Amino acid sequence: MAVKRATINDVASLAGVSIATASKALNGRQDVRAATRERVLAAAAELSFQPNALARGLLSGQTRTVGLLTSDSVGRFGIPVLLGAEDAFGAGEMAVLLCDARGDAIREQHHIRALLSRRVDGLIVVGESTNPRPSISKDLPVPVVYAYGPSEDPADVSFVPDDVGAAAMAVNHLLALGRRRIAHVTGPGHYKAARDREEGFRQALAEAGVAQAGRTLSGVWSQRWGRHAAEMLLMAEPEIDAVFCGSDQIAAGFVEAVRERGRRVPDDVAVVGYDNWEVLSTETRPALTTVDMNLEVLGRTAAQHLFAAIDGKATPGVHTLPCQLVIRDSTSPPGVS
Amino acid sequence: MAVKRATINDVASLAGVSIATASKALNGRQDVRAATRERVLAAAAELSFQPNALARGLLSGQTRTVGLLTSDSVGRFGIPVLLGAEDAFGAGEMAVLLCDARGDAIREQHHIRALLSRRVDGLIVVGESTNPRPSISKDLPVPVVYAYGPSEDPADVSFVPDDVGAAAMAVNHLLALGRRRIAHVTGPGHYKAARDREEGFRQALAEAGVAQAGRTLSGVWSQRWGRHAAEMLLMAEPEIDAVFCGSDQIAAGFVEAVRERGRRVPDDVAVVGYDNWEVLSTETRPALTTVDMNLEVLGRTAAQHLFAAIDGKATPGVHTLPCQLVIRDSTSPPGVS
DNA sequence: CTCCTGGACTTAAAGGTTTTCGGAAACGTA
DNA sequence: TACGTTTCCGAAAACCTTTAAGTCCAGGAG
Repeated sequence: MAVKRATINDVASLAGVSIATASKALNGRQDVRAATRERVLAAAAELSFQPNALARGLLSGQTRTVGLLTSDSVGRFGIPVLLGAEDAFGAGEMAVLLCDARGDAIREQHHIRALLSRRVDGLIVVGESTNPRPSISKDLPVPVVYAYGPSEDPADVSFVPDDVGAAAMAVNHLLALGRRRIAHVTGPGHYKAARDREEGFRQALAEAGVAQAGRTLSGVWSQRWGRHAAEMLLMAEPEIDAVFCGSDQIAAGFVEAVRERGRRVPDDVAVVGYDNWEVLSTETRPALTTVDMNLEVLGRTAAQHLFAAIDGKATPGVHTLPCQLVIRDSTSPPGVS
Repeated sequence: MAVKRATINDVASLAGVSIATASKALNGRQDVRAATRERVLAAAAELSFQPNALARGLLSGQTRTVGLLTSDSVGRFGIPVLLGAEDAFGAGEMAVLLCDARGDAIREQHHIRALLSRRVDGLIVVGESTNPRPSISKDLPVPVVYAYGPSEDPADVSFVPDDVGAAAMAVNHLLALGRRRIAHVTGPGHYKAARDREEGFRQALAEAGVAQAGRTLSGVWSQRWGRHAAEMLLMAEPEIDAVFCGSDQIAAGFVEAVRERGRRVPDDVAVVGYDNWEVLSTETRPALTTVDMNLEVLGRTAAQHLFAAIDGKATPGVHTLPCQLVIRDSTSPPGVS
C-alpha cells in the first residue's frame, strides 16, 4: 500500500507552480502556458495524483454519484435493471451507490437518509414487481426516477415494461400461426403484471374475433403450477392448440406436463412464456418462445432520464417501454414454415 | 423538492449558538449543557439537517464507503456475494459503491481509479469463477479482499467456498445411502471449480475404498450436457446407482434423461447437484439434493474481514468457507428411511 | 480578597479543490 | 517614455464539518 496520497499541493510544488495553476493545467483550462502544463502533468503522473472527489464535490455541490434503491435485489428483475443503470452511468463518470431495503419501509427511509447525507445527485428506485409503490419523492432535494415498479404519484418519473402490448404481441404471434383455441395460465391476480398480461391477451383475441379457450387460470409463478394447470387444462379443454403463460416458469412446467401427456409441442400445443429467463427458456425442450422485457434497456433509460432530471429536464409520468418477442421452437420448430 | 439544504451553520444560528457547540450537541459530545443541546437538536430537526458526509470525510479521511468490483455481476455467483456484503455493510453505516468491469481489464483499471478518487475505505473484488485472478492490491492505498474468485497473490486476503470438502461431503452422503457405483459428470476442466469438485469426489471414494463408476465426464455447465452425459453413461455403465453432478444445471438435465430412459430417481439412480440454484434444484422432479456454497455468508464474511483490514487487522491468505449439503428427494425420497 | 478549577461556550484552523480576481511581465503603439 | 493590451500566474475565498485551543465566568478554597 502506498504511504500517502498526493494532493494537488504536492503536484504544484513538484512542478514549481501555485496550486491554482496546477488546477488549471490539470483541468485543461486555457490560461496556462503549454510548457507549464507539461510540467504539471508530468508531476501529477509521477506522484500518481488522483483528485480528491470529496473536496471537489464539497465545492461544486455535485458528487456525480447516484443512489440505487432496490426493494428486493435478490429478485429476478432488479438485477438487469441495475446492470443497465450501472452501464449508463459507468459510461460517463458516474458511480452507483447500492442499497437494498429488503421490502422494509423503515430500512428504506434509513437508506434514503444515508444517501442524502452522502449528497447523491439523484435516486433510482427499482421495484420488485410492476405494482405501483408509494412515492418517496416528496420533500427530497434530489430527483428520483422509478424503474420497473412505478410510483403511485403520477407527477413522478417512472419506467415500466409494456406488459399489455407484449401480451398482445404474443397472442398475435399465435394467431398468425393459425392457432385459434388459445388458453391463458398466469400468476396471482394481485400482481399488476398478471392483470396487464391478461388484458393484452384479451384485447388481442377480441380484436381478432377469437374466443378464449377456457378461463384464465391464476396460480403462482412456479413451474409446479404450470404443470398442474396443464393437467387441468388438457382435461377440461382437450382441444386447445396454444397457451400463453404469464411467466417462463409456468411455461416450463406447462411444456413438461404437455409432453408427458403425449401431446407434442408445438405441433399439438404451441406455448409462449414470459420473461426470457434464459436458464429456463433456452433449456426446456423445445426452447421457449417468450417475451423479453428488455430490462437492461429499461434500466439504462431510467438512468439517462435521471441525468436529464438532474439537469432540470424531468419528464414526469409513467413511461412504458416496448418488449420484444423472442421466437423459439415452442411455437415454430426449426424446419417448419 | 426542498429548496436548500441546511448546514450546521443554519442550525447553529437558529439555535443561537456557535457551530462548534452545534457540532458537539449533534454528536453527543460532553461539554454542552442539556438545555443547549435540546435547542440545537430542535433546530436541526426543524431544518431537517443532514450532516454533509463529504465535508466530514474530507476532514476525517474516512468515507465509510467501500467499492465492490465485480467482473461479471450478471453471473450466477456475484449476486449473493454482493447481497451478503451489502448486508454486512448496511447493518452499520457503510455504503457500497458498485462497479461492474464486465471482464475487461481496462475497464477494471478505470473503475479502480474512479473508486480511489472517491476515497473508498476498501475494496471487495468478486470473481466470476473460483479460478484465481490477477491481484490488484499492489500499490493501492486501501485494503482489498477477494470473494469467490481468489487472488493469485497469497499475500492478499481471499475467501472461497470449500469445493473439495463439499464434493467429498456429497459423495459421503451417497455412500451412506449404500450406493457403490457412483459416477461424476461435471463442467469444463479449465474451471478450478470442476477440478476441485472432482478432487473431493475422488478423495471420498478413495477413503471408502470404492472405485469410481466410469470416467469423469467433462462438458459444459448446461442442462443439455447433463442430458447428453446421462444418455452416454446409462449406455456405457448401465449398472451405476448414483451420480455426482458438478452443477444443478447438469443435474437437472441428468435427472430428466434418466427418467426418460425409464429409470427411477433416486431408487435406481441417486443424483446430487451443486449450487442450490433454487429455480432448478427445487423445481426438478424429484427436487435435487445439492451443495449450497453459502455465498451470502461468504460475502458477509469477506465484508467483515474488509472492516478488520481497514482497521489494520488483515488476515492474509486464501480462506475456504464450508459449504452445506441440502438433502432433497433426488437422493432420499420422502417416506423412505 | 485572590487564586484556582472546571464548566460552557467560541474562535480558528484544517482538510483538498476550484474559481475569481488581481498582479506582473512582455510587448506593441503613440 | 508613457500607456494600453495580452498572456500567464498566484493569492485567497469558498464549500462544510470537526476539533484543539482559548475565553469567560461562577464558585470554591485558601
